[in-house]
Amino acid sequence: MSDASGEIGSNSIPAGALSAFIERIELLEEEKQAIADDVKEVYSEAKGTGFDSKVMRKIVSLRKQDRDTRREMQELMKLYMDELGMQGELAL
Amino acid sequence: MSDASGEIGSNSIPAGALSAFIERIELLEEEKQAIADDVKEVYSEAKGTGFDSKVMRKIVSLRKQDRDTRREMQELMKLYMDELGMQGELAL
Amino acid sequence: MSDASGEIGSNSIPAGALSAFIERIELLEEEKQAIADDVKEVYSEAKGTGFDSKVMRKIVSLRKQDRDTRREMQELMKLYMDELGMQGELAL
Amino acid sequence: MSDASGEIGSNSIPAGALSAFIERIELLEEEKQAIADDVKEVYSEAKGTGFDSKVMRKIVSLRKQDRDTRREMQELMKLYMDELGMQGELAL
DNA sequence: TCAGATAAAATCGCGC
DNA sequence: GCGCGATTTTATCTGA
Repeated sequence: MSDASGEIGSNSIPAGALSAFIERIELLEEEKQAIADDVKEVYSEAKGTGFDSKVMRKIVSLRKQDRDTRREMQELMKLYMDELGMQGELAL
Repeated sequence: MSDASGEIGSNSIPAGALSAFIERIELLEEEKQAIADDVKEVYSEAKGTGFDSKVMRKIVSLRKQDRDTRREMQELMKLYMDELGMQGELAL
Repeated sequence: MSDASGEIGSNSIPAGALSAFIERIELLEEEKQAIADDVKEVYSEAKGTGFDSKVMRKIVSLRKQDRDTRREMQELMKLYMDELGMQGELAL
Repeated sequence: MSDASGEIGSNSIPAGALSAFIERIELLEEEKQAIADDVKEVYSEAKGTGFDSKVMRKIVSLRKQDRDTRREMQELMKLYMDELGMQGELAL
């Protein structure tokens, strides 16, 4: 028999392995969904306190863009420095 | 002054409250992203074991559809039974 | 007969209308593809002149992000002003 | 100095050349975006006439696949004929 | 119902 | 040539 799992007709890939991966993924997706629901709840709660969720979403999005831009500028900087053979130097 | 925060020019909505909501949301989004990354890792790991991630995604998606369909059927069934005054009976 | 196109068996939607839409879309997609090819050519040409296309793409992307951020900030500003009942005023 | 631009510290690559490339790309991207917007408009218009845009997208995609397949078959055919020394014959 | 945001999937360009 | 990352396209979802 070609693998230790003991399945009949298995061709070197353990039959249960796929299930295991799928289940891990589904579990993670479930957690992700739970958090997404939490986010919605916070927006709801904020709206109940008088905030406009549209405005809030815009703010959150802008702050994220800002973080992303900073990160990308770092990356561009790194590209430049690699280009100029300054790898590792001036590691700020 | 209408709220305890003491901000000048505030119009009945505590200024710090918005920040608090934003921060809670950003924290949750961060956690969500972390889980999304975990999912990608599992797909990667599965690929390394010889599974095709495209196929796996299809499986996950189909199983999700299936769960959703079942749930909807349950709800529909419940609706019918309520309609027919059969609440609680046949709790199959 | 229910529509002016004169097709037999048509059910109120002119049979040729779909084709017309599809063709307009396909024409536009073709033009879009031609431009995308032009863009690639420019990157190629720049690379031939000694520029790193990865760096160039990053620059283009950052400049786009910048424009997007400015636009969104305008939108946020507009949301705030609507909120405060200042629509149209100070149309700067 | 190795180039006419006169920049100090330039290392053989004209400094303005990068800007020129970037600008050409951004101009093209703008045109591309304009066409993409046109496409969306056509889908919208079609929807207003009663067509399902999801179905239309599927049709467009299938027709594209079809064209690609035909083109590939032509190329394959040409390859075979070259192989067999039948260039130019049967220019069907 | 509708647009606009979000996520998922497919595609493409690059370096190894 | 293949994986990896980035971009683009498609589909789903949510809020107005």
